[in-house]
Amino acid sequence: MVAEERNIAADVLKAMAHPIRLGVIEVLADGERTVTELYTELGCSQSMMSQQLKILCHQRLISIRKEGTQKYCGLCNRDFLKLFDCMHTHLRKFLHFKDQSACFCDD
Amino acid sequence: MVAEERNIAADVLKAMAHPIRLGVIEVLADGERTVTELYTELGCSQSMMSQQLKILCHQRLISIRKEGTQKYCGLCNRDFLKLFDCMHTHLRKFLHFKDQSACFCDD
DNA sequence: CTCGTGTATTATGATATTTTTATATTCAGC
DNA sequence: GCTGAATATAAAAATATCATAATACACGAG
Repeated sequence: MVAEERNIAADVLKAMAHPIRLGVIEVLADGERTVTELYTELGCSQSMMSQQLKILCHQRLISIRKEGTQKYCGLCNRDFLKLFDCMHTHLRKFLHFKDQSACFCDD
Repeated sequence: MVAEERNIAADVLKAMAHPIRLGVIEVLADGERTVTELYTELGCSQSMMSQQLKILCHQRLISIRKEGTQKYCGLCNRDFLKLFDCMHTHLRKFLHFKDQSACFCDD
């Protein structure tokens, strides 16, 4: 990966690196959802959700399709769902390390 | 994933979501490196690298081993290297979409 | 046309991240 | 004990992100 690609990749990752946005991706893995369904299910305000969806859309992580007065959101790239598996494993290890301070971080 | 896990996962992703930190992970995929080797290879200041390494270490993405006056960094979790494959594919698609504005984002 | 529902935008303050500069620490070799 | 190389920390300014509140827009039903 060259430097310029790393800049773009960092932006894509940054778009995922937020609890609500991760939640959106996770929920959409199960299939399309309305904006209202998303903010209801994830427990945030409508405004908040609208802004987060825009960020995800910008990085082409989700696509948005208009149908009448509503918008349906879906995943653009199911490939990234692998990340949740990695993350689950990592969280187990991470919490494990945290307990035992088995890592050479000084805190 | 429950809400609390998503908070932690977001922090881990945030730690990866930076050009230099992505670079570090990519370089370390090839094997251990000294701090000096890292900031030389990635073209940033020593201070910058030290701070970025701390962030990666905090999230247990890398481990740091002291040997004399130097420190050797290595990957904690090669599992996340999958991410680079996903990302490569995504960048191809992303740039493609960008050209054709084939996504329903309104900008 | 107007009303209600679904969604987007804007503004704002609080907080966090980024980057640089300067200084400190640590340790091996002499 | 000094010196120099490797690394860490602190402080500060610029910028970005987060979250909320208020308002605007779009559109179908009646």
